[in-house]
Formats: sequence, C-alpha cells, structure tokens
Amino acid sequence: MPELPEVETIKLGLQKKIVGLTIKKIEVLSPKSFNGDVREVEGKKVLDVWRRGKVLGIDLSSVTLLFHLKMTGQLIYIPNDIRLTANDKRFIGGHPTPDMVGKMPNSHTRVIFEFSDGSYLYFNDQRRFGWIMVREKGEAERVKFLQKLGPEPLQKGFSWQILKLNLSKHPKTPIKVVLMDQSVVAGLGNIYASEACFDAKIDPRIKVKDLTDNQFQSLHRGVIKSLRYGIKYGGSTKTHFVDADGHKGYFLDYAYCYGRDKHPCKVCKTEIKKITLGGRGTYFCPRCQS
DNA sequence: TGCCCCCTGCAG
DNA sequence: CTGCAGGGGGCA
Repeated sequence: MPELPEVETIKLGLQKKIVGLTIKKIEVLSPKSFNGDVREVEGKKVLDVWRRGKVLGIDLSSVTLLFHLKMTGQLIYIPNDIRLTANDKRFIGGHPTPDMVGKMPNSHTRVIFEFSDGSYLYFNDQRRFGWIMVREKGEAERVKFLQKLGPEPLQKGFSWQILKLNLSKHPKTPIKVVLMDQSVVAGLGNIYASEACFDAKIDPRIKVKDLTDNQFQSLHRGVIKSLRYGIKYGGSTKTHFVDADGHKGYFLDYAYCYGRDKHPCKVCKTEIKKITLGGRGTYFCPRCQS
C-alpha cells in the first residue's frame, strides 16, 4: 500500500476537494471492503481529512470514516465536470484497461461515494486487502489499529532517542524489519524502510542491538528524509498508487535502492542487491551500506 | 519471532 | 506454471 507519503499525498488532495461537501449516497460493491452502516454516513458533511500512519481519516458530522489502502487501494476523486475519454491515462499506473476507458467505476471499484454536488470518490482495491470503517466520532481513535501505532515520524516530538528506544524492543531483529513495525514508528513500509537504511548507510540485516548511537541518529535522519522526499515527489507508484486526481507519484525515480537490484548504486556504482528479510524483498548497496 | 493467510494479477 | 507484489492479522 501506500505508505505514509502516499497516504499523505492523497490526504492533501482530498482536503482541497471534498471538505465542505455532503455525502449523498454510498454504494458498496464489495461488502468485505466496508465495515459499517452506510445510513450512518449518508447525508453527512465532510469536516476534515487527516492521516495517522498509513490510515486516512475523513471526519463527518458525528462519524468518522477510516481508510486503510493496504497494497492496492486507491481513492480517486472525479469532479462532476469530468468526462473521461479513451485517451485518458490517469488510471492504474497510466495504463487504462478496456473496462476503465471512459468510465469509473472500473472492475476494481469496491465502494463509491456520491457527493451532493454530483462529484464522486471511488475506492478501488484490486486485492481487497484494504478496508473502510465507520466509527462514531471520538470512538475512532480507540480503534485497536490506531492505538497500537508508534510516533508520527514527521512530527516535532519524534527524536532519535525515541526511535532508538522503540527499535530496541526488538534487539535481535534486522533493523529494516523493525522499521516496518507500525508500533515502533508509524508509516514506514517496504520502500521507505529500505531507503532510510540506505540514507543512513546501514546494512538492513544488522540487528538492532548492534547499532551505535551514531547509527540511530543517521537512521532518524534517513527516515525523515526519505519520507519527505516521498511526499515531495507525490509518492511512489510501483503499480497501483495514484493520488486523489488519479496521477502517479514519482519518488521511485529518485530512490537509491528500492526496486534497483542489478542496477549500479547511484553513489558508488556497486550493483544493488536484493535479498529477503522478514519475508519481504529488501534492496541495498553492499558497499555503501556495510 | 516467523510462517501462513487474506486476494488478484502480472512478469518471468 | 510459479513466484512475487507499497500490508498486516492470527497463529504456533
């Protein structure tokens, strides 16, 4: 899924588009994707759009909608004046399949929100891992998933000491695996955990207990830097991610290791290696990160 | 802490 | 055909 920068990108887009609109109707095409009662949501006005870790929240009067996009989720807003054509390349990584041409929803659309001004928000999710949850306002932050989340890495209080403290709960686990633990720090996934290790010049296989304070500090900088770059370039589109306008993100063009196995390191020309850590593909430069 | 699983589709 | 994919819950 979308990791923190991708969810942040969607959030920034939706804030501009849907705050103030009223949800007129919700169509649930895939019941598994929608946890709640649509009648609690229909007729409510959008007050705010926010993000916590990889979760997106939409506050309405009296209820909150929570979204987790997991691996293939998309939230695409279509204004009421848009008419799609066969040449429109805004969907699915720029390669519209026949069933998407000229229309939304497409075959991966799971939930459709219709606003009272005639515009739509489409929740698409090929693999159906993602979810939408309806919660009473105030009850939303007590959802188990949100309660377990660690600190927000882009907020002021996130220090290298806190990062070290949280990472150190898993002394014998490879650092890159622990960075992806949402209770340690919220929002890092496979791409940005790899990039943070590269930026810090740390081998992703190193166990947390073997890191020095200097390395924790580098890692802290690397985490923040890679996430900020991710946001700056509109997120990472490997296959599915698009922003609220349906546009791809370009961070992967600037990535140092993720997805670059067999290519030369942008710093030292050494071949980037791909290994498996914690069951996930992991990329690193054997020379820079040693 | 490490697997298997949820589900769908694509590349090799 | 097998393996793999921005995630993460549940189980030993």
